[in-house]
Amino acid sequence: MRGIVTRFAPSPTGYLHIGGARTALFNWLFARRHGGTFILRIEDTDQERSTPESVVAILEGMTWLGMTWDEGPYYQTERRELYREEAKRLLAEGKAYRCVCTPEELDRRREAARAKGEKPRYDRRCRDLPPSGAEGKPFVVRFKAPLSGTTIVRDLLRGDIAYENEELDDLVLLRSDGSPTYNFVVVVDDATMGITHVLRGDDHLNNTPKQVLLYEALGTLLPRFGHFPLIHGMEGGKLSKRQDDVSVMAYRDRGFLPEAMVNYLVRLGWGHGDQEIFSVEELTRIFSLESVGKSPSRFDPEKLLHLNAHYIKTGNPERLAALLVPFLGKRGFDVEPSPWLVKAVRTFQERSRTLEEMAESSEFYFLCKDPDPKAAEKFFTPEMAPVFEEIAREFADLPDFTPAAMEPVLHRVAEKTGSKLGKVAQPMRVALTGGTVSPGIFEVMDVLGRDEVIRRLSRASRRIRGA
RNA sequence: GUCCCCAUCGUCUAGUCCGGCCAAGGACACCGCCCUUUCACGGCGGCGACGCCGGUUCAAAUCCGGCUGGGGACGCCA
Repeated sequence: MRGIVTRFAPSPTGYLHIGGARTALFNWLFARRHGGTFILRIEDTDQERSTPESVVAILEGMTWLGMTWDEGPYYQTERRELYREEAKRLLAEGKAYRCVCTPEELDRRREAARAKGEKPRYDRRCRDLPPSGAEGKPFVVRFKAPLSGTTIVRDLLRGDIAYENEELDDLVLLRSDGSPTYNFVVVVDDATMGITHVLRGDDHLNNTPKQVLLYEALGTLLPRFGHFPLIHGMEGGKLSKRQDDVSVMAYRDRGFLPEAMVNYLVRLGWGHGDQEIFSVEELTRIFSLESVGKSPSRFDPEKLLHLNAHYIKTGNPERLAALLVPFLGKRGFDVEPSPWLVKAVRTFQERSRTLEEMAESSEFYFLCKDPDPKAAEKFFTPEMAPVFEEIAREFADLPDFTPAAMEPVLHRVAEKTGSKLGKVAQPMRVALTGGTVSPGIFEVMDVLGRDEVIRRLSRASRRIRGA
């Protein structure tokens, strides 16, 4: 007995998206919370659309978010014999039948049913066909679902949901090429893998009664089910790749931290009083299905940004520096993590919402940018040239080039010209960073270092003097 | 169309199970003010919701029914 066993079973037809990631997260947290087992299973029964690249992308996304699986990844393509055996058994037991209707015919009938305002589903015309009737023709294997009665789905989040069996359909178990379909493999796999809790999106709720019937036909124990609401895009409705940013890895590439992503995702549909910030470690202790909401939630990039800013602000600067390196590289700065870089990072932790923003705004640390034209016009006035020169001279004579030592210099110079610190600080900022927005001027100088500061001040004064 | 699910600020949510503690709390966003060498951070304040109608009850965001609205599913996709 392994206690609780959950699984995440994505189909490898694209990258790991926001919705899938949250499904995985809930399953993972639930297993961790109860000391259970979390299984990763790749549902690659759709030969047409499954790709090995997608598998890699999904594993990469899981790993980035820190979700470790205890078993798998299992691949359904490697378990085909099992499904075939089970289908054969159902056929032999009269719980399934061969259907020779062609996809085209089915399409036509579905359309006709829809036109008449009926529920489009299989009319079961092959259900009682003698085995000889399928002779020589391609066939699919269908499940012989009961025609009457009621099937109850016991859902952990929603309670009991009753379905009239006459509403249900005769599912295709095996396609005409012999490959199994989703609704079949999911039941066979969940049963044979001993999954105790099937936690998945709401979009599977209506499949569940059919699956329950299948479990019964197979003679296996039923897992517990829990269907949580879908995540909607900002426009409402299912997240769409078209109008919503849904790839998890795209967020990494834009400078989001995995802990921010996890924190955001878990709060979409789950709450714990008024608390907003959760570490992964804490989540694995307190996550509970009872606190998962029943109504759908919208994906709000603004709030994710806010959380990311929080984790950057409070994050370990050494780690952030290392994570920042590739973003700097993208902008053409070939830097290595170093104590100096860490110091630079510290000056931006409180003013960056993403690593990408940090890389962008910290560019001036790596090259002496030309001043922004408007800023230069406003702050590089003729009287600033001698001020810059004097400050440079005094800096050169300072025994230690520390913020504590620099500060009196600026105050003295400011007083001499009868102005406040701001009058000097802002032009200095333009001279040193090229713009009017930056970390505190003393912090900036501390990172830049004495030589570079003097160099940039001289450059600015030369510029003012028109040299 | 049929079936299923859902319904508290613009958004994420607390409260709903066990009606009174809720003239509904927190967070994001937005708007002010304060702090301040810029920008941020931070602090303070503001804006802002129980979808509607009925019922039960001394009392309903909380229980019941209907309506409306939103979403999902109806594949040889998963």
